Amino acid sequence: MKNENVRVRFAPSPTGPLHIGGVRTVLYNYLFAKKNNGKLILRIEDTDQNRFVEGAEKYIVDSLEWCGIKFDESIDLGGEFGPYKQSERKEIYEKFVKQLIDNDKAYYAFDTSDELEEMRNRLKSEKKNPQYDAVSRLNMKNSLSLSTEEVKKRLDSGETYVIRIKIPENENIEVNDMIRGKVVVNSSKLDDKVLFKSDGMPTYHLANIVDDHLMEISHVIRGEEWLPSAPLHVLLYRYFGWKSPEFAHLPLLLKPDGNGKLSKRDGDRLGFPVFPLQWVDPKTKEISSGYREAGYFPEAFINMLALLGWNPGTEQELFTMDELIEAFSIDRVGKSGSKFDPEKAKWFNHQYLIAKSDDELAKLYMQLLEDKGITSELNFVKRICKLIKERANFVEDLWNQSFFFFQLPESYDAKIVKKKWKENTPQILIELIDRFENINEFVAENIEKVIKDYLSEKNLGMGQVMNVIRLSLVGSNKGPDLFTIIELMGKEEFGKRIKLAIKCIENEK
RNA sequence: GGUCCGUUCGUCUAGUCCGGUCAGGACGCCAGGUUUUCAUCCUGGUAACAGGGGUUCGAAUCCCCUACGGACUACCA
Repeated sequence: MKNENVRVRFAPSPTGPLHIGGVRTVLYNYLFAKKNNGKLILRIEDTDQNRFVEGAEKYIVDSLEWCGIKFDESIDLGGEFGPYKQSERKEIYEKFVKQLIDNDKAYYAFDTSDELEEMRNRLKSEKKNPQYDAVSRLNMKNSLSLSTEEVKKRLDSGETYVIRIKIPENENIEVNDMIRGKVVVNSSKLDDKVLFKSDGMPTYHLANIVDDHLMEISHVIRGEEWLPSAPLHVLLYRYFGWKSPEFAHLPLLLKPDGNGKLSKRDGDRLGFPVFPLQWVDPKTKEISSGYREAGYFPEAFINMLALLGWNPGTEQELFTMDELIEAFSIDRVGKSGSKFDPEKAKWFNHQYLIAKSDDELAKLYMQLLEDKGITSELNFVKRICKLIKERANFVEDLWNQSFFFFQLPESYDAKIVKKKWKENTPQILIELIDRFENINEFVAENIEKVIKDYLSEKNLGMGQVMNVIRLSLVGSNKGPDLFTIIELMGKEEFGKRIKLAIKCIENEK
């Protein structure tokens, strides 16, 4: 599918934070564009002034930047097809909607909301579909039912009006969808949607067709929730005499439990983020958690999202962005909705974490240590990372696996004390301190040898001694290889902790 | 209610277009192994073609019906 002039767009409305379903939509647009040497355009659809949310636009831009998705044209970047914000394109829509009226493809309507509601109720009680259509429009107040003079009078007197599309009475409209194939809908099931609102702004339906045409969009890749209005859009292209772009309607992202599409609330309810970045509602101050703040690497987040609804047809699961671009094709996007699985998301992050170099990881970990007020040496932290990274899903987990290198045990696990701490334990531990004095090169290998020699000499079992050493150093029975822990702590710290443990535990008795 | 879309292991999915391997992989889960511990890791296992009819020597795959799920149904996008 090598098209010379692929231009796709992501067109969010700034009504709040972008959730992961939206991120996936942009991602697929991006992958499709790059795969075909095309362009990705960001267009802000802010035609609903009532739903404007402070900071939402910035949030969207910041989120996608974090994700590593780059636009070719946008408000910030500019481009030949601007402005890229619909509220700044008002006059354009006005011109085109007039054209529709002149061609008898649209009409003025003066109905109040009460009158509309009355009409819908009436049709419902008659068991008919409550829509403004070829039949019901004749009973309403509009330029098709009213006389020319009456319409002119109302318009001249400044009465508010909307402009509605005139849908043909009975005609099959075909939408060709790249994912679903041909979808046919009869126009009698469509209603005369408002194209132009009484506040002088276009609705989504008009604005998106006009802009997509003017911006030379070749493919419209958007969520499945738009599929029902796609026939309307096809009709509009026809009315304007424009070539319609190709359509691809992406399946929805579903909530992990039960059914239905993933919503904002599911995240907090089930304990995983639904948004790429943390979002603080400007009005309620309510905080919604984000993937970035939860410790996900953007690469892992994107990788996970890419595989939710698309697959390469091979068994490869780990992809860089470039590999995704190379492998991506709309043909391999599934038809059915995908439930989001938080567990697999963690697994992806783990894969990316262990793939990082010790150096890279150590730098990340040092930031975290710094936040805790701990300063340490890069080299030391690097060695710790090497030792424990297999055990962590997130950088944050590194702390739980290695906190004992940076602070003394706060307590000694009572169960282990009871089970392993014998009468002769203090003596054994003290003797080991002495033996360690003779180790010149204090490395795991030598430490292991000294301990093992000591054990066989004294006829003691590994489990008997190792567990209490670990207990003394760490405070519990968890952690990585003990010989390496001892090496990293050093001879002096070892002695100090052993003595401290003996003192504390013996006192408790 | 109406319109449209969808349905393979618990989850993500391969296989469907061009009917023919015990329906394959991954996450999770379970078991065993490794280990001084916990985790990782390794090995193995569990588990699915929504149901019913056709067409056919043969259907997850083609056709029809049913069921279930979802989206949409605003002067929101």
